[in-house]
Amino acid sequence: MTAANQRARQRLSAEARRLQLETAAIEIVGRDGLAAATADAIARAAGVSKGLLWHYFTDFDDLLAHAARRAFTSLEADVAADIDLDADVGDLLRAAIRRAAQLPATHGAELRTIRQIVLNLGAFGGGAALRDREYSALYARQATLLRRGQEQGQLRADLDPHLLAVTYQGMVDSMLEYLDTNPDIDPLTYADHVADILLAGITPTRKR
Amino acid sequence: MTAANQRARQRLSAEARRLQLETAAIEIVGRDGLAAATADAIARAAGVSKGLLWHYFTDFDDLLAHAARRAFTSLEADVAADIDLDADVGDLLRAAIRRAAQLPATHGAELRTIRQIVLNLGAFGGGAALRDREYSALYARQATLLRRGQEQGQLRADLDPHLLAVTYQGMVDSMLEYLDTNPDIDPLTYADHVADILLAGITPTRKR
Amino acid sequence: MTAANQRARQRLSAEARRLQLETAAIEIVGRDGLAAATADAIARAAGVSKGLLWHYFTDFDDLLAHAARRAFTSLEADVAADIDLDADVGDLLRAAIRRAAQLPATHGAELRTIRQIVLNLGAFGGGAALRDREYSALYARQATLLRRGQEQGQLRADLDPHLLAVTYQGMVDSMLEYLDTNPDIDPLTYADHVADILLAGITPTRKR
Amino acid sequence: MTAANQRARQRLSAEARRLQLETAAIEIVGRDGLAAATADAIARAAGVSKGLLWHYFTDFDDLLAHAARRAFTSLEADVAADIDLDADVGDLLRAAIRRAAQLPATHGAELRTIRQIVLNLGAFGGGAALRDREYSALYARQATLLRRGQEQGQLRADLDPHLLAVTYQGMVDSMLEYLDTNPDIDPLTYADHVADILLAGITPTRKR
DNA sequence: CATGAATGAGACTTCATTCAT
DNA sequence: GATGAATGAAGTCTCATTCAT
Repeated sequence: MTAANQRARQRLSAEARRLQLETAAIEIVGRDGLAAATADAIARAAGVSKGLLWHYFTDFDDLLAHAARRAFTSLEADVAADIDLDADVGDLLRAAIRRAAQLPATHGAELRTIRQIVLNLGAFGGGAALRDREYSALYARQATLLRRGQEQGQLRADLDPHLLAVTYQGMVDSMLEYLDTNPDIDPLTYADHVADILLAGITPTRKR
Repeated sequence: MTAANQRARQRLSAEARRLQLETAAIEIVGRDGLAAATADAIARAAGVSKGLLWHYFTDFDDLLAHAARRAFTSLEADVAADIDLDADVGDLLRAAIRRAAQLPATHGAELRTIRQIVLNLGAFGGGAALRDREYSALYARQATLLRRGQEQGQLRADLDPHLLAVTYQGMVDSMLEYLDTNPDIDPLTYADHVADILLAGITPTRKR
Repeated sequence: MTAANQRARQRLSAEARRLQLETAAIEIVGRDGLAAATADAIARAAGVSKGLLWHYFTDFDDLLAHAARRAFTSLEADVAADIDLDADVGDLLRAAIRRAAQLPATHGAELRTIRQIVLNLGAFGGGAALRDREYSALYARQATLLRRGQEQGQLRADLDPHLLAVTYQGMVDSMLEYLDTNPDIDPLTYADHVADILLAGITPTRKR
Repeated sequence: MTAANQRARQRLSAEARRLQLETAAIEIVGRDGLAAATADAIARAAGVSKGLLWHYFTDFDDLLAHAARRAFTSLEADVAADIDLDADVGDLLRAAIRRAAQLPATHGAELRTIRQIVLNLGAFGGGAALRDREYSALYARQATLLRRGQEQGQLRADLDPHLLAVTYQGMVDSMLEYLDTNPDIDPLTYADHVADILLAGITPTRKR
């Protein structure tokens, strides 16, 4: 009965530990910034000894990279889940933009984490690679969707699907950053504004 | 002017010293990343002793903040100089986008420096503040311009000038980042693509 | 004996486990150096879980000490086996030196292991003690032999048997170290050289 | 007058600092062993902040290598200073051996430091290189001397000067190690014993 | 004013050792 | 007994910042 306070040593599965550690990393980076995300802080947030980190990740950067990936895929799945992929492409885009606009309020930490890790990891080395791997898959998927829209006459046919995807994603990301920095703005108002511009811009001109 | 080139122990004006140090900071951050931008490296690149840094800046972060500001205003001036502010707003925007698209090739260091410093400075303290201060002035100027475009019938009147400015700037910034990461893309092709979408989106619908 | 080769969870005798671990330690220290000889590496090389180490040794240093001892006695037995203890002492010494000179090529790992562990164990605590315990027995045996040589008139009688044993062993050890570091030298040439000097030095002067 | 205790920040020449740090390293390694020679301990012994170490040495191993070299050259100079290089080679060798035998009592730290660092530095990487560089020069000098002895008929002509040098140095090093471990032995008695054997072994047989 | 040697806090990482399973 | 996940105490190294010269 020496102590009831000290938490008994837990033995978790590898996947559970990784989730735990990556989640803690996302939380800290998102809340306090990358500079505050030291191995100490993350381990403490995860309720785990510092050394354990090197059982599951080769590097500190490795942990950050995995955290960013997890945040990214989690966000993407979250947005995609609420979107009807068979809808009219215009409606689909508007819905996606509106859905995304709500992320800063609910998943701010993930958003900020991705942004910071991607930009700072390895300083033009690991970060860019990480970004490219995730984004290029995303662009490809979006391009396919947009191409369908063009074939069905819902979108202007004179635009390059890939560039359009990049532009669309850029608008969304900028929106997210702005909403995250300005919490007083109403997300849906802004989202509709963006959607109005984008859709008017990429929809075939009515009346020839 | 005979001994203008001598190295040791020059006694320069405060402003000259600041320029020297901030320029070196921009160069290093832009080329090697924020992690490589130590006080040592910057002082060496500036050809100045390390201690001098604390004569002209209260903090190391202070230097970075000033460097980012200088990069920002320098870029902005650069773009604005080539733009005819009295032109048709549509033409003006296309010209500005095309002009901006060339920045990654010529001012990549400044762009990367701004991005990194703004994102990492003080981790949601100094960085955001820095960004807001610079961007809000920019947005205000752009909003004025856009409002004129609306009044002159060159732009859709149902859009909020401020949100439009934010969206426009977001598209440009996203473009810059993408061009910087993908140097194989032709800047003007991409710029025109962006301009096409934006202008089609914010120009009054022809006919009805 | 059917399932003798199965891997998981064998239940071996304590002595077998110790042999397993000490052998692995000798191998690693001899090949990769003491710094690389972590508990992890040794356990892996022994095909055994790390925790088992503390079942059979009180300490990590305890394992190293046992490994060094085992290497030492193994080497000594190896050399002694080939030596005819009843031969003329001069011939015996030359034979022993020649035999020893072949050790670096065949038992380099053991030699290096002994050297490193003895020198580094406990830093003037365990190492020296370990060395003294092993060497003093060796010296005693050699001194007995040398004394016989003196009594039989094969060796100079004016030399102290113990000091002579120490000197002899020092020459051999130095030779081993040099041969280990310079594998291009022919061992037997060097061995004969050493034997020539030693025997000429400790054999009674012919004539006069 | 806040404090008289805190030592004012000293600014020494680079060479003085190196001497200070290397001397501290020699002291600690020699007294407490290589394992105890942490950057902390050395800096403390030198009365200096830990970080300063990396101003003067690229590596921690770099410091150790420099310390070992300094110890080596210092010892060598010490011995050589008392030796008359023009004397009869036999007398010279005896004198050198007697001189060396006194080192463990006066320069034990240096001796132990060299032994440990040479053996452990980089585990077969840096250590061997360090050793080879220093020892090969020593061997060469000794070989020259011995060759002179052979030409002047003071030494047996059938021995290879280089191997002889190696053997001689091995005998001396072994003696030093034994004397260091057994402080109760009289150094000069042992030295003369070694000299007797060596000289009888390498001197031309009297009376043919 | 200018220099860069010196400081010290703190970062990442390793590894002997423990202990729940 | 056997395993290896978990712990925590060091250790090396970096770097913003200070200060004697």
